[in-house]
Amino acid sequence: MKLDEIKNAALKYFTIHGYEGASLSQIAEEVGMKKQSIYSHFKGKDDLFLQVLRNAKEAELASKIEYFDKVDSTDPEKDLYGFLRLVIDLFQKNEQSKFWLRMAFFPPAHLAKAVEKEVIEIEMEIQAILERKFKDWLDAKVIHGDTPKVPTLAFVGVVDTIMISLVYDNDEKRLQDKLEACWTVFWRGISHP
Amino acid sequence: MKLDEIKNAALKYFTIHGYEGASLSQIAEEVGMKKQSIYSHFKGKDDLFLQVLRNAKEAELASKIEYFDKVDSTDPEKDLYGFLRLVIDLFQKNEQSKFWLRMAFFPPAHLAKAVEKEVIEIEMEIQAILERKFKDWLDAKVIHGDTPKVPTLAFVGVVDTIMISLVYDNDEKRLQDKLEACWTVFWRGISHP
DNA sequence: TCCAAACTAACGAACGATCGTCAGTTATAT
DNA sequence: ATATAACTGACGATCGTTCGTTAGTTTGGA
Repeated sequence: MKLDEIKNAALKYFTIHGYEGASLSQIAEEVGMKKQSIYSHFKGKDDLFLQVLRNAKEAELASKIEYFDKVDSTDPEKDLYGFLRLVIDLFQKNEQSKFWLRMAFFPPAHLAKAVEKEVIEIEMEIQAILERKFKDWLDAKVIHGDTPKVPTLAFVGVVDTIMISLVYDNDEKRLQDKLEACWTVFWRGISHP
Repeated sequence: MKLDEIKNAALKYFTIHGYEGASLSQIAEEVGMKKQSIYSHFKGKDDLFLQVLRNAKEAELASKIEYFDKVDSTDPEKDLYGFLRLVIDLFQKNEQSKFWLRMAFFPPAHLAKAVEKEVIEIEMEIQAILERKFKDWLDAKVIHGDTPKVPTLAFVGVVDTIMISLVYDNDEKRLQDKLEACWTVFWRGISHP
């Protein structure tokens, strides 16, 4: 479908150059048509951007929810580390993940409100899932602490760190080192009585 | 000085709209002159950008180095937590810090190489300082672990997390919660035998 | 089954606006 | 008078967008 080709090309250029730096003529050229033809499928640049954004959001959310659905949830060490690996995997082979990260941090100024709404929505949903898991693990005394909020936020922090490393530590070795270091310290911090 | 006013205005617009989204006419208008007048002080947009970038880098590096110079280095709990507070403080009252973060993550594509060079330089310098501190603390057995590299990278991770939170958790409360959570888990992870 | 109508997707041409940049000129201050 | 800094004016390029048109496809009624 030509419509999806346009979205994919837009995704690519938005990710590389940002909203302002990506031009419709470049995007159109990528799919072998003129920029005017984009208007047969989208109302304009903003519309194209927001549709790409929503697609990326859905993909991002779906794969993360799916992970926690299929996990047995009795072994936090395995499940949480597996989630970090999933994040890395998504980011490296999924164009949408990189796009999502960039726009979550630095959205086009005139669409900041709309983007922020989507970002908060997905962030809260993931956090709620994690918090339920941590509560169960705390109750089962397989990890230790006073409240599920602390390990949840700390783990979200580890995820953030990994994503940052994915953006600018182009060195694969350094990413692995950071992952191991953060994970080691985090796990000791929550598993110890 | 008009030259500094231009740099400050440029810093502001680069930070809000990114390199591509910031225009010389906006920047010039901010300081009350025409965009052509900028060429009396800078060779062009790239030159202006790179000068602003280097200023930001120096400010960023200087304040962090200064912190570790004036700290006594015998109490890691106080020193490290204090560093996190410094990062938050810098970010909130220093325009350059936000600019630096944005460009470190998403530099203008045609200047990516030049930006990356500066980013790696500062990153390595801070990391080297931290690693020496952690080595001393490990030797003094005030923290525990096998190698200084692990707590260093983990701490850098905490710093990254805080900066991310500074960018898009506009809620001050949420920032504080994340800081406390990350710090609590991190500190337990490295201080426990 | 056939023809006309409606719809779709792409096009060329052009719009006003803005972009970064350069050349030449004027004003200001030492 | 000399240098610096701001100006006016203009340059080609590109931006997002709109218009009217064309070709191809789908639809609906006779």
